Amino acid sequence: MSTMDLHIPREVSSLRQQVTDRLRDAILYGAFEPGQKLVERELCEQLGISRTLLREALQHLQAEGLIVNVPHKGPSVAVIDAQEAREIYQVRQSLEALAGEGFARNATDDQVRRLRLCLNYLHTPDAAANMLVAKNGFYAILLEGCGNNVVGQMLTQLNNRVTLLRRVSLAKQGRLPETLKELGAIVDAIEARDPELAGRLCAQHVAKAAEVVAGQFANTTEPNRKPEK
Amino acid sequence: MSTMDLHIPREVSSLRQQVTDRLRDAILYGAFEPGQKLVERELCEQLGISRTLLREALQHLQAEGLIVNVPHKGPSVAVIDAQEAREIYQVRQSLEALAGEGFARNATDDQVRRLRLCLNYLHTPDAAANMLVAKNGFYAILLEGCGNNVVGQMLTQLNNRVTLLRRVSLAKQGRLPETLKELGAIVDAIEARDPELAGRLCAQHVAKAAEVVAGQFANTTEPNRKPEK
DNA sequence: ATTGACAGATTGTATGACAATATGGGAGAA
DNA sequence: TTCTCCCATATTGTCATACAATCTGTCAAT
Repeated sequence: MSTMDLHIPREVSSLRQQVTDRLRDAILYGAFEPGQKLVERELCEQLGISRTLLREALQHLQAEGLIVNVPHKGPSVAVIDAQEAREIYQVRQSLEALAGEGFARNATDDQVRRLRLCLNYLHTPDAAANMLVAKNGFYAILLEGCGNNVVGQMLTQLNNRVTLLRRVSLAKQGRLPETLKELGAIVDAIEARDPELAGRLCAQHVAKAAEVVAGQFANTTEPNRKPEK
Repeated sequence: MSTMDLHIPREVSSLRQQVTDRLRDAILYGAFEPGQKLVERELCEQLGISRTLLREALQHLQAEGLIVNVPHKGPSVAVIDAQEAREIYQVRQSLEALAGEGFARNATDDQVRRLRLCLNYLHTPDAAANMLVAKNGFYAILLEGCGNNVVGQMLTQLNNRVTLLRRVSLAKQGRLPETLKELGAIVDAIEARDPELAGRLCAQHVAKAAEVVAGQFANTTEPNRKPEK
């Protein structure tokens, strides 16, 4: 490389950023149930920060669609219903096709290699333990190499929102072999540098996932769920 | 309609919401230049609110990608460079195709009628005066009727970000006749209830707009722009 | 002209305060 | 008993203030 990168990242600090990230993780990894009310005072104590800071972080997460806020009732974790899930998966289908296509077209050979390695790792029992994290690694490489950061941001947002449907990931466990086969086909198309095929396979992959989610919703129908007081 | 809507919207209040909206409009409609530094104290005075509230609003807009924040240097209006513009238009192309396709498939006859009316209005000299608002009306109907709110949210975000490139809209003025012709073709396809065609035409329309923007960027090349101190 | 240090300005975070609104519970009526 | 109304309490919405951390521009010294 011609010039060395001497940049020192200062963004590691910024307490607010840390708070936002922590809260986001807490929501995504299930520390709070969807629909659960978030009480400011409690969160302040748990995080050891002031209300000022907490409320700024909440605003950020609200803009990301992870929490909703009813005036004078307080924020609560967003709830994804069947309709919204359908819509999200439809959009994901378009965007992941775009990402896959872009990756096959623009990624460096090294990125393609790393994608293949990541896929191999997904086959190991080690990955099966925490599939969520492992699969996120795969997507991270895909989004990094697709040559379009914007699509990455959008997909990350959408992904976070579907992650709120955590019961879904359980259903995915049984589908793991198929999932891996589909991902394998995608990587094959990428290695062959066939953008059109890669994009189509990505779209199909998301479509399959959407079916599973839809089925899950059909089962989990709760005719008259009582809000716990 | 079977049931009357007695809902009284309380969201009209919420000072924070108003502040956020005002700031967003101010940024989008050009009260601030892209890249301009936003000084908290000044904004507080101009808006007549406390720093607490202002900073919450800024967090929200930051999450929307309209402002960026460098720690201890303060927030500033986001700047879109050529690369990012390309990426945004690429994503828009996919999503507007999705919206157009969905509209042709799912919109009510009344919504189709309103879309046609809006297009007719766009031909009047009255609309030419403030094309920005008029065109937003067209998109609002499209997004409302496409049966997918999520794609609406995503496109709104993207649209806001390209609006930061206001010089672009000037370039569009000369392209107005073509624009109207393209929109006309889209509405035709929708009235014919041909989702596949409508989607393709939407994608083409965005692609054309992207070309214009790209050309504009090529002209506006500023080899060594000095940051004004 | 360059370096260095200092003063002022701005942001980052915390605290306390008070008004507005929501919530739960009890007193009283049917 | 059950329902209704009202109130005490809790929580949110917003503000003012304070202080530490950091940036920025200036001015002196070399």
